[in-house]
Amino acid sequence: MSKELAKNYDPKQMEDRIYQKWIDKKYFHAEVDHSKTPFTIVIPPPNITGQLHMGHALDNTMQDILIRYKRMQGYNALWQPGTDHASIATEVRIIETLKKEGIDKNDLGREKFLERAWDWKKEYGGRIINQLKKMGSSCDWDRERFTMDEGCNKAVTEVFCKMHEKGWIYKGSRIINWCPVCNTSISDAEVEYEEQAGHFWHIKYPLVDENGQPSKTEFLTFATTRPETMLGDTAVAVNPKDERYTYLHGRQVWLPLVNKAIPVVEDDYVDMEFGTGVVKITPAHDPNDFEVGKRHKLPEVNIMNDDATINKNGGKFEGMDRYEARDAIVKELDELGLLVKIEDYTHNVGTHDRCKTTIEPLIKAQWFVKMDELIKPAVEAVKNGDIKLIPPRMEKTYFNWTDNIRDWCISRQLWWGHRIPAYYCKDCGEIVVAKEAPTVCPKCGGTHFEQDPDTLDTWFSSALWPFSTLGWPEQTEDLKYFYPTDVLVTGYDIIFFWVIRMIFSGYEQMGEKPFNTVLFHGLVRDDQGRKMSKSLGNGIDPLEIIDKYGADALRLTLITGNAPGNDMRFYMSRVEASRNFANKVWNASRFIMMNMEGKDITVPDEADLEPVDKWIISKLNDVVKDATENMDKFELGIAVQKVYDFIWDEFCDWYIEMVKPRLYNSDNAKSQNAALYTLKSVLIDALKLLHPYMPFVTEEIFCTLQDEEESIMISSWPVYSEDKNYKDDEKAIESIKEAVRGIRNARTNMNVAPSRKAAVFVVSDSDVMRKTFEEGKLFFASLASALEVNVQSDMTGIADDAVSVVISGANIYMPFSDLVDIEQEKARLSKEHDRLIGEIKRAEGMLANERFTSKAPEAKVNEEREKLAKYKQMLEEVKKQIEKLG
RNA sequence: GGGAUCUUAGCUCAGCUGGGAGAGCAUCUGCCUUACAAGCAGAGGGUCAUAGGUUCGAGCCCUAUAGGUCCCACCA
Repeated sequence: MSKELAKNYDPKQMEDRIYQKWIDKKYFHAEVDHSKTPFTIVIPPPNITGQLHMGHALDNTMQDILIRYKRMQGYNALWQPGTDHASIATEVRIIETLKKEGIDKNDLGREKFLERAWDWKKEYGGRIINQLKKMGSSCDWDRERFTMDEGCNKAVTEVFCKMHEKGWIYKGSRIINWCPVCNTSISDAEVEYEEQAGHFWHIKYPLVDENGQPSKTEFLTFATTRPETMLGDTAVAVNPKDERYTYLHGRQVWLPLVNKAIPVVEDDYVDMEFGTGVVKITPAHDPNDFEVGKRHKLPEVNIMNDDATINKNGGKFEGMDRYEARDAIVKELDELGLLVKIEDYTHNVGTHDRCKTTIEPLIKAQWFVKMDELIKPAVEAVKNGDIKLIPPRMEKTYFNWTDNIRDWCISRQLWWGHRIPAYYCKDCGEIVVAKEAPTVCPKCGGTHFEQDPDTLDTWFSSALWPFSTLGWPEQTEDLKYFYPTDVLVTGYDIIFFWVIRMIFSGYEQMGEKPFNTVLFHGLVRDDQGRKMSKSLGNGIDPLEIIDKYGADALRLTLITGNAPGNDMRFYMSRVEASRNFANKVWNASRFIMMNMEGKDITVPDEADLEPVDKWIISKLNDVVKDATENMDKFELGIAVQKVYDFIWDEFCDWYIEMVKPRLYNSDNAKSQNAALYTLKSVLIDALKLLHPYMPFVTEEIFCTLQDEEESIMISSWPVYSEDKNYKDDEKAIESIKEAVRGIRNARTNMNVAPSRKAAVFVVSDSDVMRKTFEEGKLFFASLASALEVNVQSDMTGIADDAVSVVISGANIYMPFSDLVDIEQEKARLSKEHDRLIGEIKRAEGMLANERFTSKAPEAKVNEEREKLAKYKQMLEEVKKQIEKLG
C-alpha cells in the first residue's frame, strides 16, 4: 500500500520523527562482527560547556556523511561519540557562576567544588549531544563516553604511570606560562600572541666603580617593555663580539631601587643590531633570560605572587599589581635620572587563549612530558604516508610544530580534571607515582601521604580518546576490531592541541597509529568573512537554521562550494538554495509517485527501454562512478555537486519532461511501464547517493516510495555497471537536447509567444539521426513547442524563409515566417556563424601545429579533428541559411 | 623573521592527475505549461592579480612582484 507525500516539503514534520525511528531500530549501533570490515570514526568530543555552533555543525556533518556512506557500502560503521570535560573552560564557567552567587572557589573547597562541577556536567553535558542529534548524526549513542568517566580515568592513570616509569614524564622547575587570573600554568599551545600598543622604556643602570659604589658618570643604557621586572634582574648581558662593550667584561652594574650590584655577562643571545646591544636579564620572568641565566648560573629572583602582584622580593613595591608597580618604578627611575626616554612601541604580548589575560612567565615546579623521543614515530608516520593529512599542505603545519617541539607542560593548578597520580611523603618529601595511593613510603617508611593537588591538561586525556573509548587499557574485542580508526575529521585549528598528541599517544600506547586519515576542514565565518564569535554577536545558531530550513538544508549548505581545509562563509541565501533543492527532490518524487499510483510496475526487458530511458540510466551510472570516486577521495562537496546537478538538470529538467507524454498515454502499456520503472529506479539510486548528505528527506521519500524496504540508511550504495553504459543512446539524446535548446533560443530571439506552436522539420541525410528524432518525436515535439514534427531527408514542404537551427548532423526548420523579423533572424544566424568560425579557427590552429599533432596524445588529436569536421559542416549549413535570407 | 594560503562573472566560491572557463545568489527578458513560482524557459556578464618561464598546449606547473588572510617564532 503506497503512502502519499505531503503536498509541501516540510522538514519540521519529519526530521525528529525519522531520527527517533533510526534510534528505535538501532541502526547506529555497531557491534564487533568479523564477517564485516570495520569503518570507525571517533568524534572530536565537544566540551560539556559547549553549545552547538557552525563549526560543530560542519565537523559532524562531514563525519556523518562518511559514516553513512560507508555503512551503505556494507562496512561495519562505528561512529564513537562522547564529550570532553574541558578542564579549564569548564572550571572558568563554574567559577563565574559561583561568583554570581557570591561564592569564592577557595572558600567552597575542592570537594564541594567538584560536586558543583559534576552537577554542571549533568546539566549541560547532554545538551550538545541533543543538538548533534538534531543534525542527524548517526553516532552509536549506546557507546557514549566522557573523558572523565571511569574508563578514561583508568587510561589516564595508566599512561601517566607508564610514562613516568619510562622517564618521559618528569617533574621539573622551569619557566612556564602563568595565567594570573585563572591561577594556573598553561602550555605553550595555549598562549595566544596579540599585538598590543605599549611602550619602550629606555633606562640606564650605573656601572659599579672600583669602590663597589654606583658610578655617577658611567651608565649602561638599554630598553625594556616590562620595567617592573627590573626588580628581578640578576645581570645585564652584552654580545661577546660587541666591541663597544669589551671594556665591560668582568664588571658589574648597580641595580637601582633594589640597590645591589649585578654582573655584566656575555651571551650570544644578545643581538648587537637591536637597540643599544644591552639586555637586562630577569631569569625568573622571561623564557629567554631564563636560558641565559642557566648558562651563566645566575640567581633566579621571583618577584611575583601567583596573582601577579609584587612579592617581598620587590621590597617597597610589595603588594602592588604588576602594572601599578610598573608605573611606580618608572616614576622613581625618572626621579633618579635613570629614565632616558619613553617610546611608543607595538609588540606581541602573550595572552591566555581562554581569558585573554596577559600571561606572566614564572618559574614553577610542574610536570612535563618529554617530547623528543615521543614525537619521532609521529613524524615518521606522516612522512612515510602511514597517516594521510587532507589537504596535504597541512603536513607543513604539522612538521613546523614537530620540528620545534618543546616539552609539554601538563600540570594545571585546577580542580576540574584528572588529578595527577603523584603522592608526596609527608615525612621525607619522597614522590611516589602510582595508580593507587601508597601506604608506606619506600624511602623513609612514613605512612602519611598527600596527593599532588594539580590536575592534568585537558588534552592529556583527549590524546588517548581513539583507544580509551574502545576500552583501553583493557585489551577488549572492540579495541582489537575497531582500532586503528579510519578517519579523523577536525578543524585545522587544533592540529597542535589534539591531532599530533593523539598520533604520538597512539604509537606510544598502542604501538599503532590512531587513524589512517585526518580530514581537515576550515572555519565557518559570517557573511563578511569574520570569525563567528560571541563578542561580535555575529554567530549564527545552527539550531535556528534547522528550525527554519531543516537539517538537510543546513548540511548541504555546509558541505558544498568549499574545498577541504578552506574557510567558508555562511550565507542565508545558500541555505535557501539548499532548501529549494530539497523541495525540488520532494516534488519530483511526488510527481513520480502520483504517476505510479494504481500501476503495477514490472522490470522491463531491456528491449522495452527507450533511448531516453537508457540515456538517463547511463547518465546516472556515470554519476554513481564519479560521486563514489570523489567520496573515496574525501571530495565530499564535489561528489554531492554532481548528484545535485544530475537530479536537477538531467533528471528533473530533461528526463521527467521527456517522459511525460508516455505517462499520459496509457495506450502503450509497455512504454509506460518502462518509463515508470526508469523513473522509480533512477530516483531510488539518486536518493541513495544523496542520503549521506540529506538523510531526512531521502529517508522520507524512500520509505514512502517503496514499502518493502525499511530504511534508506541500511540500503546498499549504488554500484557502477558496464552493462548500464549506453553511450549511443547518450549521444542520441544529447542531439535532441541540442535541437530543443536551439529551437527555444530561436523562439525567444524571434519573440514567438510560448503559446504559439509551430511545425518543426528535422532534415538530415543521416539515417541514425533521422531514427533518433523519429523515436523521440513525441517528447521532442512537446519540449520544442512543436505542433507537429516532420523528420525527413530533403526540403520537401519547407518554406524558404523558415527559421533554421543548425545542429551537428541535422538542420531544424520552423516555418513561422509571418512572425519573424528577417533582420533579427539574420543577426542570430550571423552570431552563430561567428561562433563557428571561432571554433574552426581554434581547432585548425591546433591541428596545423605539427608539434601538437606529433606530441599530443592521439585521442586528443582525433578529438580535435572530429570537432573540426563537425563545425565545418555546421558552418556550411549556417552559410546556406544566411544566403537564403539574402 | 619563517611558513601556509588566497587573488577566477556584480557578490560568494568550485574548478580533481595541465587539453575548448563553471555553480549558487544577484541582474535582464518571457512564462501561474496539471510535480515544483521554494518553479520553468532564455539572456547578459570573466585579458582566471601582474610579469616572466616550462610545455605542442597553462586558471592549473616553476620563478619573481603586488595585495589580502592565517599559522608559527617572539629582538629585550
